Amino acid sequence: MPKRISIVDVAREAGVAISSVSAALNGGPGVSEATRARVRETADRMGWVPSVRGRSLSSKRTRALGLVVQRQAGVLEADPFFAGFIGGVESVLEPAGYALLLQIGRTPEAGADRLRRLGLSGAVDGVFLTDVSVDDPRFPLLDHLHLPAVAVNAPGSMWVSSVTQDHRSGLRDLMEQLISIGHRDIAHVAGTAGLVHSEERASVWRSVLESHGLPLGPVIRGDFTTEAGVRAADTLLGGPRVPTAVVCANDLMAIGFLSRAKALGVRVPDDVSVTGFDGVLLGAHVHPPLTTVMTSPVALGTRAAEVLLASIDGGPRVDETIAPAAVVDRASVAPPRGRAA
Amino acid sequence: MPKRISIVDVAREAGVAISSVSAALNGGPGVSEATRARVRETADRMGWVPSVRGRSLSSKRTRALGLVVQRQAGVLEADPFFAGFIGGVESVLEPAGYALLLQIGRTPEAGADRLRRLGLSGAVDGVFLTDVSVDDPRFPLLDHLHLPAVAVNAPGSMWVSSVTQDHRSGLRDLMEQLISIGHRDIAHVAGTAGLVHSEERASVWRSVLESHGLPLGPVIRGDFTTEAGVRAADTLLGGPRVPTAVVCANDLMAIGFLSRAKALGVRVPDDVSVTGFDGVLLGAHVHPPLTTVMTSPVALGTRAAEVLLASIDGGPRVDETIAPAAVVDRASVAPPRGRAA
DNA sequence: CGATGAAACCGAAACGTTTCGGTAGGGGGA
DNA sequence: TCCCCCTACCGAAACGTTTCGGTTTCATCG
Repeated sequence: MPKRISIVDVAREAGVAISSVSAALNGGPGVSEATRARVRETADRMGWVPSVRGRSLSSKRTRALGLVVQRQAGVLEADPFFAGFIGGVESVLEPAGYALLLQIGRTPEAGADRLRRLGLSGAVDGVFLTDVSVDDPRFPLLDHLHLPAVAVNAPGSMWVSSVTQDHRSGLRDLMEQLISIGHRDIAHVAGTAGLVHSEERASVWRSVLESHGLPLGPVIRGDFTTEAGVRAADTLLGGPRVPTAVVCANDLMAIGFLSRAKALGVRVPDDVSVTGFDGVLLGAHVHPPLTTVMTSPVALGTRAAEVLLASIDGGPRVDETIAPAAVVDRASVAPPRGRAA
Repeated sequence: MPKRISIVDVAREAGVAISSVSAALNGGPGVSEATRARVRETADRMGWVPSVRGRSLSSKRTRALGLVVQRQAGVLEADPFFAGFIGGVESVLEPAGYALLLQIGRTPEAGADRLRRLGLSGAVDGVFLTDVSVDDPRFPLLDHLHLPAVAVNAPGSMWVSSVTQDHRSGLRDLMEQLISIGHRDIAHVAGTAGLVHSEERASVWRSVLESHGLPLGPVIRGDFTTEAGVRAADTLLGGPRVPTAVVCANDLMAIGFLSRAKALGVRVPDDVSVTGFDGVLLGAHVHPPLTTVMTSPVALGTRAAEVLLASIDGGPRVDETIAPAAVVDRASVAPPRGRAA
């Protein structure tokens, strides 16, 4: 077992004090360029990489950020958000020398508990908050822990910074478009109750209909899974009065709806128009290709990571916004029957 | 700034030595039950959680496991494997008190480098190896670092433990099925060159055809993306001799193929049968629903985590196997034209 | 030429835990 | 009664870094 080489070995080899090695490698002051170069060369030659254990204990910085995913296992698989988000996060963490600590809390309570331990144990320097609910208990918790955090798609939390993509305008555009081509009977397949993005989408749907003096079509409560979309199709298409358009709170439910509609012999978009939300890759490859609102999880991750790192370095609390989600027109939308454009 | 409470505070409060607090909480010997209970109660009351920083420095254990994902950003999004795998891993790690450190190496070289730093810096106690290539350079690296590891779906690496799901038998069954209903002209849309699971699937396709004395249909080299499936459809369906069945190395490519086939007016399964591999959720909701081989990323993650934890605790090198991937019959397969069952 | 100050470098404390050798105290055997 | 041993507990070293106060060196200026 070859003893792990440490900073003392490098110091001895380079003929300087331990503190000088530290200063040299971290760009600190009080080190001549000649010494710095020599130390750097020695460290490289010996293949020394600072121990994150020693470093984190001493510097009170772990150089790791936490992400506690609060989702049921099933949803995670086809989830369009996290893969992209994590990719974006990593792209800024890597050059900054940070790592991402991932945990999964199957329930909100479990998630909050893991978050608490994460903070108390000092395992991370900051955390990302996703799937924020209204009055999320994690906010006061983080405040209590003095743990830097950034909330994703939950602006103005008053406690922590946030990075948000406007989802309202895109969905509003989509609704207006539907109405402009003649739809009057527009149903909504909603997401999990209590989540801010579920409520937000439902509220846009409602407000646009109201602003046009149109009746509120039926609302089916879903949970963002494909299965929920299937069930919604059963309910909506089997009902007495079939809407001419169905606005789903995400793509997965829309795809489930599409699938079930086809099985029931209901043609999309001829008999009913269907829209999604998110812009998953596969949405372009189902039939008909899904008209949706394209979100940007990667950009969200990138910006969130930047904000969080700045926040750790003592930056002020900020509320950032990235380019809004925009409508992507594909083929699952058409004028209602008997009113062809 | 309320000073972080540490083990000394607990020791003072409980009226015992620091070492006794440690022993009491970690179940060590030399502590009476009465004292243990009192210490535990005191710690709980004060809300003390051991600092992972101090602990990891002292114990030479980080209680974190590393996963370096080597994939281009685009593939990650729709990827059916990682979400499930990570879910499975976490389900084991959480009760064990371990965390998962996630990193993304966009290229194999970058991935190997991140792995190297991860090991040298002592940031993790062990790592998961996925997307293993033949002669993967990470094996000798890990050996050099003395870092426990478990290879996923890459059995018999000689260097490290492995957990594997048999993918061959399922695909073989699928091929036999195709042949038994009359297909003689079977093409293959392969995955990224060099990856063991790409080569494995190609080799099953080849060997089954050979064992039946059938000609090897064309092979299109893909890269596991939906787009590659689209391109494969263009090539295969536009060629002079259209195969009667196309076996894709994964579902995403199969879905891309399906999508493009429909656009070209080629009917599936009437004109051509298409099969996938993986068993992504959405495969059941495309049209026609995709016949595929169902893999189990969650089970793989669960078992891999168990093996890795055991390996860290000094367990022997093992090669585990979980239940093989099995065919899921859906509607994208039918007898070739003019030979209806 | 001596005082002054800055730059370069050093030594040691501190971070919070685990671990290990050591000590007091009490019960049991001879 | 004496000795031994075991249990319960304590104190201090060790882990590998950063940080901070202190010391040397040397050029500059009066």
